[in-house]
Amino acid sequence: MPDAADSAPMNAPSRRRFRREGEERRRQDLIEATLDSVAERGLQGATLRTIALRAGVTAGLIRHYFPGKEELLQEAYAALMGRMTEQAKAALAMEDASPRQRLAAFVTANLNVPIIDARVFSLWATFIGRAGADPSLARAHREGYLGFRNEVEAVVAEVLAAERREPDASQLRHHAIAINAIIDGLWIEGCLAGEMFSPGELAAIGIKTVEAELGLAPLKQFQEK
Amino acid sequence: MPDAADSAPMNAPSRRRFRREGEERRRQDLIEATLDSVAERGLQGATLRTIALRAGVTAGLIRHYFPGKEELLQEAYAALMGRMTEQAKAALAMEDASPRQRLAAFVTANLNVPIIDARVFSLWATFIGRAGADPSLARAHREGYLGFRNEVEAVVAEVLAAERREPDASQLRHHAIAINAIIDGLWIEGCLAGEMFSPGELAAIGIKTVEAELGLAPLKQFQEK
DNA sequence: GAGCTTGTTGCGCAAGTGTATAAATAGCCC
DNA sequence: GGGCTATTTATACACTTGCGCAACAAGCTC
Repeated sequence: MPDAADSAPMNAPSRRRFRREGEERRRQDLIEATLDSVAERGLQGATLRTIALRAGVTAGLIRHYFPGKEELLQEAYAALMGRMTEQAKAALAMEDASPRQRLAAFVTANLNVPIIDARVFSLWATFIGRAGADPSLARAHREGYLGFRNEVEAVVAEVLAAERREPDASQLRHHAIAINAIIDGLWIEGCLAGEMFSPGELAAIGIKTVEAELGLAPLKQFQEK
Repeated sequence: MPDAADSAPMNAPSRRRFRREGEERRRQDLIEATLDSVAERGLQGATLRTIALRAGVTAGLIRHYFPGKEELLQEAYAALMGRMTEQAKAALAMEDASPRQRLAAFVTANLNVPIIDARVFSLWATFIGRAGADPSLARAHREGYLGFRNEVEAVVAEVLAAERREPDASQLRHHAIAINAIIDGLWIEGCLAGEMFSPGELAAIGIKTVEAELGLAPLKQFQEK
């Protein structure tokens, strides 16, 4: 029925009701809707109309807050990266803990929810797949990666110092690269096929592997039961 | 000059010249053009016209070989996965070598060109990013991953047997998961930021880390100089 | 409440998309 | 060489896309 009059008294074209929101709130909602759309349908499925529908607004409004779709996607990716690295580093913030405990907590945090998450992985993969062609994406990744690796390297240095070992810079770098790879690799496995692993299994494997890499004797207290 | 007559005598609308190719050859070319397009511009940029242009044909021809774009993309992904796993497993085919040497060769092969490659990584990430929403992609990955991990587990079993150690099934599984993660993680680092590592450095780190995971004493012969 | 600002809608547009189909021609068979 | 067939081109079509723009109204100020 093309000429339908909605439930309102049939006179005016009856525009859609709306609420004015604060700028920051709207931008946040639009970015979140963008990430949802990309995670669910990929970059090709994330159209302005889809995003707007999800955010509860009409497509035209997006242009009021972002110069274009390109910029919206860039901001969404930046927000994603920021959240990921923030969560990851948060696990290192334990003040009163031995370096060894902080390292184990770091590994554990990175190999459990919410960091192990299919949606986040989907987003990461979708965006990172464009890094080869998009220099701004590549740079964003590089910075995030190096920041992450430097954190790892710092903790490793503390751990080894506590063991009275004195690795040189090259060894430290290699340890950081290897540990970073272990976490990344297990993270991917967990995100892609989480149900193949029992709860805590990936974290336990991660800790054991990291300890083997650093040549540490196992501690009982961090092994999952 | 909009009304250009090409080098031919100016009379006919002069259709584009073409050559008939064998079916297999055309399908192959179209799949390769598809992978190139996806790697360069992502799934959204891989339009039928772009793909056809790259393959040196017109867009309509694609429908003569594939039911639709969806099927073309699926076949392209299958071809990519097949190539990746084939290359990876090839390194294990050394007949006259110790298990330990084969494991090291496997790690080395997976952490050097052509497996370390920005284009392949871009393709992998782009497709795998859709795995969360596309069950057929998820299944294809799962199978590839398990096949890969089983190969790793088999070699690990041989290596440990040669050392007269007798791991149970659970330990074997954990070793395989960990080693798989190490290779995956280093692979990503190499693909995304290859120039941050000196040639052979990633392979050397990989071998050292794997040996540490398995509790093996280092061998000199596989350390890059 | 009147008036004003501006966040928000609704609609139109040109470009580009995948698909459908008719017309042409390359290359094999005789 | 002449026909035949099916590969290939070319064009059309319905639809979606990002973007531009004018009208509208939500909610503040007075």
